[in-house]
Amino acid sequence: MKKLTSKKASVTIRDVARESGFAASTVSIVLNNAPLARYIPPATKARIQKAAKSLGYHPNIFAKSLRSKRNHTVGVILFDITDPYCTLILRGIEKSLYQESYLAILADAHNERARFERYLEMMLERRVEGLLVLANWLYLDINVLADLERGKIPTAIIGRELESNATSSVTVDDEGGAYSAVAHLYSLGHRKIAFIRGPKALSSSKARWKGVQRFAKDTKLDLDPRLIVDLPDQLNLSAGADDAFRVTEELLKMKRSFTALMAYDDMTAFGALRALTKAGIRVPQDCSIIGFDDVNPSHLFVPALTTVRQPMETMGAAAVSILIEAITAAAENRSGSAVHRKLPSELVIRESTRAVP
Amino acid sequence: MKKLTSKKASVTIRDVARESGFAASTVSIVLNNAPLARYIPPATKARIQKAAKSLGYHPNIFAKSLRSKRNHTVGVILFDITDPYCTLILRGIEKSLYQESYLAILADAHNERARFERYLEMMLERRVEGLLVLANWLYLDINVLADLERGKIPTAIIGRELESNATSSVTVDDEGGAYSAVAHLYSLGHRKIAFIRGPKALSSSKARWKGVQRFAKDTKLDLDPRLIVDLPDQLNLSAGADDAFRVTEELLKMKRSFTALMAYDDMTAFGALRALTKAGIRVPQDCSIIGFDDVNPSHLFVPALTTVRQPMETMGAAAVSILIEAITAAAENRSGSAVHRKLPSELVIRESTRAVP
DNA sequence: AAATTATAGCGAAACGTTTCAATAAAACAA
DNA sequence: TTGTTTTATTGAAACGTTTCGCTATAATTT
Repeated sequence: MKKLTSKKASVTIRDVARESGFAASTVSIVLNNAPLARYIPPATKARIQKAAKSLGYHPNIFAKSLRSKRNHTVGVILFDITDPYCTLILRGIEKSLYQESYLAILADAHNERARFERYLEMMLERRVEGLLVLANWLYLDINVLADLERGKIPTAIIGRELESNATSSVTVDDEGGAYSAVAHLYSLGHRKIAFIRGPKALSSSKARWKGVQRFAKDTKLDLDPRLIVDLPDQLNLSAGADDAFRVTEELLKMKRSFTALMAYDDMTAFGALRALTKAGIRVPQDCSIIGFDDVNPSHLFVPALTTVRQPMETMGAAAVSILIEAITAAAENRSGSAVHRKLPSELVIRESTRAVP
Repeated sequence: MKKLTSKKASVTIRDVARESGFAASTVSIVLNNAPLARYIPPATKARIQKAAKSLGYHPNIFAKSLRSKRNHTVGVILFDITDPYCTLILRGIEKSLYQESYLAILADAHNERARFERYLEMMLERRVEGLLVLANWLYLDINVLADLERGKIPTAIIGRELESNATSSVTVDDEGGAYSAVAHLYSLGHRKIAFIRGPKALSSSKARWKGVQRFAKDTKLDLDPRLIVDLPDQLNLSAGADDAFRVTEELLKMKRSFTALMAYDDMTAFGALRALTKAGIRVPQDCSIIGFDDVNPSHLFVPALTTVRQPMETMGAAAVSILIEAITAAAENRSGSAVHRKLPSELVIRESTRAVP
């Protein structure tokens, strides 16, 4: 019984071999410019190239990977694609990956541990060459670390450092950023400053608060405990603004006056801004607000948000370069050690902060 | 020379075969629950499963794909990951893909045609099983369509319909949405309404404007040409708000009064809002604003933006279900025809619109 | 008792590459 | 001339699966 349909789905290297009159091995050598290609005369190369082109030959990537164990793919696991913070880092990652001709497999953990683990498993099964993890949740430590080490797959974590130094990381200087944020408010004359601290489960919460404390100590600024509130510790990051709204309303209910508010991050600042506005407090005339991150919509707000910018694209790029280095090291059987980069943040002064009257 | 390092990188099906005492073929049949597995007694199955587990066997996906020509991967090409519109659709896509145990390879075209094409090529080389394209730019038509048809790979486009009906699509009812947006303003008593129309290169621009026109005709609403301005036709979507800011300032300079403004989309609305505020016009007291999309930060704004919501997660999910269906159809050699779904939009009334005084 | 069918399992081939050892001719050295 | 090196090309093996056809029992029917 003859197959009437299509004449063989895809053209293989042997087709090219036949067409060009050389052996498959020769074709492979030429097309990959393998070491042995140095013995092959230009004429031969040309004929093979031509044959390949004329047949529209595309090497089968599965076969290729099966042999070489490489697939030029890295896994990217992030905690919430919906979060503009993730988005910008992802952009940085993508740009760099593109330059290196790597492709990214995307996984969104939805802030759920189970999902994270499932995805991790899927990526390992796919034998991605490396892993980029964008997560600042503490749960990462508990068990997943072990998974990574077990998998022995090059990994870089963005957003936090793991306790064990074995895995590379890219972080931002949260402490320094927070320090400069309070410093900014202080320099504008603010002394009664309210704080909305981040969820305890976030590693950056601690660091940022430490920065505040350090500044307070350095300058004898008084931190009024009645002006310090915490964001609840729930996992739904995208609800950050709503939580902040509630928390700020409670803060206001306590009738303790303040002239500036420092929010854990931009989302928090948005929520706080809404609460203040609702209470008839104008920003920045009556109260200044400062955020953290410089997430995408922050500069669009009215008033545009003063904030501490994380160099998110740069962070993504840094993570990629670390990862690629680790991958090539692994491929050559060198074993590079983990590298940790902490990038500086940058104060971005916009409209939401103003000197105290 | 003995290899002292690690004893064989990965455990293969033959290892499991040896360990369990059966042949590799049997192991394969059991582990995949292939049709033939029905003849295999439970005891055997159990032993094989056990062996596999104890050795920590993970099938090599390259070998698997090489045989089966399937890899449970789809390519997702979007025009700008930074755009919150993309982000939400991506979330919808990801959710559905996850349920089907598909993984996504992510490509961000940065609104550049060359990048789009390069990525497309990379995906085809990787033999993704299907393609999800999120793009509303017109340039898509010019040439790329041909590429897709050539590749004969199942594809669904989100955000616009191609002129040739050959490729499946998921769109939103732009016209109806715009219609209901003006209708909303009208019902609040607004008669002098300004419009910022979208870039001409966007297919949705036309459709939305058509909706406006239809409403105007239906109700004899007068569309004052001096209150209609266009966003420039440049490719940088993320600059949308800035463009809108400029355009709105020009509009204001013309001193032609209006009580409401309908923006092409939410980003545009943000820019307009800023311009109005700067000019001392309060929203919504002095002027109402309505957007389109209901992009993530819209509900966070102060005032929260009234807008027309696109069911973005649903759109992503719809695209995936269409795609998966097409993929399975192709796998079984049935050839399903392209399907086109147009989803309804939904008016979301928040704080930025108010009855005319 | 013989013939048939259902049940269990196996070996070999194939998927499309790349790499390695081998061969053969040409170029060079002695 | 003979022997050695360089140049040019190749066949075969391997990567780890899945599938197909085959065999060999065991169970069932005639």
